[in-house]
Amino acid sequence: MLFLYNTLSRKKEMFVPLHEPNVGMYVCGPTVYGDPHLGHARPAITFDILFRYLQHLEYKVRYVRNITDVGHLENDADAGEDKIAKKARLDQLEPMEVVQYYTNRYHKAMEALNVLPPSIEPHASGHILEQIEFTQKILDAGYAYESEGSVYFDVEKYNKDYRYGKLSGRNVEEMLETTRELDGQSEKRRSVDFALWKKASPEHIMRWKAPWSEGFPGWHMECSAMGTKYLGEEFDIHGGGMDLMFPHHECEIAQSCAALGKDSVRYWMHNNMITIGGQKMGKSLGNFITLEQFFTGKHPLLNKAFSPMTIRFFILQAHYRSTVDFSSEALEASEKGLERLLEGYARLQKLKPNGKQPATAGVDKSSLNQTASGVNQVSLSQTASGVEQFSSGQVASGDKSESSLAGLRQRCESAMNDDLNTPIVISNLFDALKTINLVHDGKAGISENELAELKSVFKLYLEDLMGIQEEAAQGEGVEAYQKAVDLLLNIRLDAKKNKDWATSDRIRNELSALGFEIKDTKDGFEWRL
RNA sequence: GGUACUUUGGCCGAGUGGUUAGGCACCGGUCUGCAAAACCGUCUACGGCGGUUCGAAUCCGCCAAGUACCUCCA
Repeated sequence: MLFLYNTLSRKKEMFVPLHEPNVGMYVCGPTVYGDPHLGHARPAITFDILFRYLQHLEYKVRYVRNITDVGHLENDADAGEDKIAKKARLDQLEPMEVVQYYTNRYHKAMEALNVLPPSIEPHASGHILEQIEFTQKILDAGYAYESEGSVYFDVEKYNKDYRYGKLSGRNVEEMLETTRELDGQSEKRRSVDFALWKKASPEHIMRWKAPWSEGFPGWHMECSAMGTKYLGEEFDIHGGGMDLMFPHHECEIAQSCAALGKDSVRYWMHNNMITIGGQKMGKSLGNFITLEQFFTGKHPLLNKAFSPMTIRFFILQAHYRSTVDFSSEALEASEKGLERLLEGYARLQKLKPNGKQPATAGVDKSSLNQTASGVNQVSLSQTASGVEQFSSGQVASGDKSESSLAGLRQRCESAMNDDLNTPIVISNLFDALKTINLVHDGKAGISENELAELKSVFKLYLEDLMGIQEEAAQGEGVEAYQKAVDLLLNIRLDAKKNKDWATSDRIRNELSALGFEIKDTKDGFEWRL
């Protein structure tokens, strides 16, 4: 049973889809007027996990994540000017050129982070008609009014029939007292009213024809229009960053409810912010670090470059509803942990069952040492009897591994079911890693069944659900190159046997100089680039 | 000012009534021609004060510190 925290109720609720086995999920995507930064990675990864997990639970998921390329107003000197248009003028580019550029950049970063593409990725600019229609519906329902070519949502009237503020826990009366004076509010009846359609000023480049004026849709309209278009008037999950809770999602609820007479969304989910020195990382504070800067290490706050997988792992090590404080040190800690975990996972693939074989125990008493000749060496040849038995006297420690393995899958599953608690899943994998290493070192036994289960759980949770994978390039020639390195290191191994330290050290030193990390093990070697 | 939230060991970060979260670092050990790496083990904290309870990091109250939203923002 999957439980998800619903912002509406402030409680974890059992997830029951409206139309099983189908699940509709909408997540607020990026505004494409700047390079994607760490803050963009969090919702993308959070809801990627949910997307993957729902599919694992055998739901048929339609995942919609929008691209905002129109309509956000800026409240500064250029008040009322569209963000995209502003950036376009500065760069002397067509607005859609800017949109395309940053959309591509975003996609590239998401792919690097192993974030699966959504089922549908609608652009706001491609759904102007739908937004005009939606606005008309609200007008027809009587919850909006036209004023000087713009259309505003009548929050006060809406609040009499429904309740405005139920998501963020605000009430309109208080807001009327406390909201500040803003430019352009003279057109509005109340300061809390918000634009559904905005008339474009003469210098405004992005504009569309509508019954009320030539202009552009209000900032919250795209999600209402596109969400209901692709997922229906009612759908299961709507996600996004916590900073969107108010006003964006609150207004969205009001719009949809006003137009359709009912709530559209069952489960509202919000990921928390990434902080830097305890402060939110964001555009307005100018303290954000772009994903590219992470990947290249080119930022004053970074001691080094960090791989996309490290970023992903770092984010998954915190629960999605907690703030997570970024620092180079914290990332370095995650990086090391991830490395160890992935190395163990690679090791697991080479592991052979030993000891504690239920029925066919005691078949073959060959030594475990034969398998320990190096992780990168191919040693997967499974004999028909398959089982290599570990020497007696290790049976006791074998029981230890059993206890830590028992229920591993179940523990991971409960963690995921408990509002996607990926930190707990990870801690369980680290526990299992201990067993893997003990078996690898010949200090514990593992049966064939246990081994298969272990491999299966790691594959499922680490790779399929959390989307963590080796970053090593997969391509033609890679295998040949790996074998070449193995060959060199085997020559070194021979040299060592002959106590030819000169040759041995030369191979190691020169490979190290090329960037290889050589690890001598008891019976062979491991290496990585 | 309003609303909501947070405060966990050297650092990051789970955990909502009773057993060791986990990671990183440190320290100890194993392995080793040397070196590195790897592996194993150790380190038992919960902002302060009071209350409820047989028992609280976990529930309640007060205090302190901090953050977010109220304006574009993931």
